[in-house]
Amino acid sequence: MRLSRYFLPVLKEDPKEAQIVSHRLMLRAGMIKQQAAGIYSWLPMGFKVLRRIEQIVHEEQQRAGHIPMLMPTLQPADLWRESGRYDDYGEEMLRIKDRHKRDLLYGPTNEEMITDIFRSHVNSYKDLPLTLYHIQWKFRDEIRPRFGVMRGREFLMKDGYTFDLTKEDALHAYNRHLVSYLRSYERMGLRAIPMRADGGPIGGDYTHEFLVLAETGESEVFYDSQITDLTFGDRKIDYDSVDECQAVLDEFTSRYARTDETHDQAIFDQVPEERRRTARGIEVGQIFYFGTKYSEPMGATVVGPDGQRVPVHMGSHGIGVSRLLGAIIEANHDEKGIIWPEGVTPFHVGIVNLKQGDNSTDSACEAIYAELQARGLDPLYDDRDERAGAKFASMDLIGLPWRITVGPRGLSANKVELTNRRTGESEELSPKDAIARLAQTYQPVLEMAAPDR
RNA sequence: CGGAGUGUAGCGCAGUCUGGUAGCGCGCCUGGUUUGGGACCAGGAUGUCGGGGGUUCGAAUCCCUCCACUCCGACCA
Repeated sequence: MRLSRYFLPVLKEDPKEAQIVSHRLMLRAGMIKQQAAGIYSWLPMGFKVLRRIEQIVHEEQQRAGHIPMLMPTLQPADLWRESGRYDDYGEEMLRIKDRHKRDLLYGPTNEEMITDIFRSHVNSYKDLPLTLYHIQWKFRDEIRPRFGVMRGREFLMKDGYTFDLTKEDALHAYNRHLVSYLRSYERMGLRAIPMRADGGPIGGDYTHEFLVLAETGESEVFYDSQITDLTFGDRKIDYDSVDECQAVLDEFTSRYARTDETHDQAIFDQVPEERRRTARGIEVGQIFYFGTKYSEPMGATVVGPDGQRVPVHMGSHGIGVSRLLGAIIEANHDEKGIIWPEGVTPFHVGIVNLKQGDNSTDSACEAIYAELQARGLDPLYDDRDERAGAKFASMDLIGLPWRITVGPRGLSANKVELTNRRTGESEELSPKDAIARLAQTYQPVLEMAAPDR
């Protein structure tokens, strides 16, 4: 993309409504615009990152064998009366009447609807296990939306639902989700710690929340410092293997890690003192097993091998896709702006032309731009007629992980500058070597996107 | 919902107490000089002063009312 033809309305000054760093930076970097309390437009660059995150979630879900679909945002109230949640959910649920005075609601989640779909079409245990998911906008009429996209009223969420014949099978589905979530967050450059959680209105005995440590997090968390040494890495997992998935769950939940909701000081005190940590965290996902809580009242049953009709065991699993942008920025920024992890960056590299209009720098930039694209990379070329300082400031603000700086001085020696946004380190390389370096750097990121099953 | 605030140009703000021609910085437009970390000079454009009602010769300013947004608290992907 050529910046002169893009729409990137960056702000020099901090908008006054933004109190926390991710909200401030998203507004300043021209990613979002607030339209009402907790409701945002996603401007092109914000939208691009949102799509990248969404794409990673899709890829990892499908890698785990989960099936994508799409349910509507508006739902009939009757479905929720069946489960009893129409009254239970309270003011947070946005209720709407259509022209025929029928009660509708803007879905805050989809357990009822997916259960309805399931009971309409599935009758035999032979069709299990089944995991369906979608990524769709949700609305929860929060009393007090704040922190930009981290606590919006309208938000994009991946929610998946598992259907199994037995509790044992359902717990495997639970574990499988934990594994796929660990992978997803790592690809986004995040360390998200599974913590024992509270069921909340969705309910359930088995549930973990995934938290990203950040000063501005809304939850207080307590953990054994050993937990942050664990990484999923590039290990291969057979998602159908009960033992492999269970082993990952055991590994990642064996150390003490809880939010204030479930914190137990007596157990925490058994962790050696030097490893005890108290911090704040942002919740970016949650997994639940809730048994037959919905299948029983709503009649989601299958005929088992013995000919008896039994309610299915269900679980639901969510990732806050739009919230993740905020969480990623909270965990990856400095005083100059955002620092995107390579897995989610809106553009892989920025090209800064220091002397726009000069034939040699212009043509060098064009050649680099074309070659990067030919290598499957997505560069942002700052071809605006601006001074160097302004271009650098914009690049630092929007936070692309790499920058190629092209000026007449270096070019006379066939050199450009390759700069790492995070470390600030620069290297003088020939254009050819700089491109090769970037292609190599991004190879794992591009390969990850290729499904391996 | 309780408490505290804010609403004036695209953004950040002053002006409101004490009524009298609506301002500053940034951004934007034009011209010139500049050009490796948010340049400089000159000129220019941009306002239902959140909406409605009232008081007054006269309202951004005083009164009434409605709305929106922000922050603190209880709730939450």
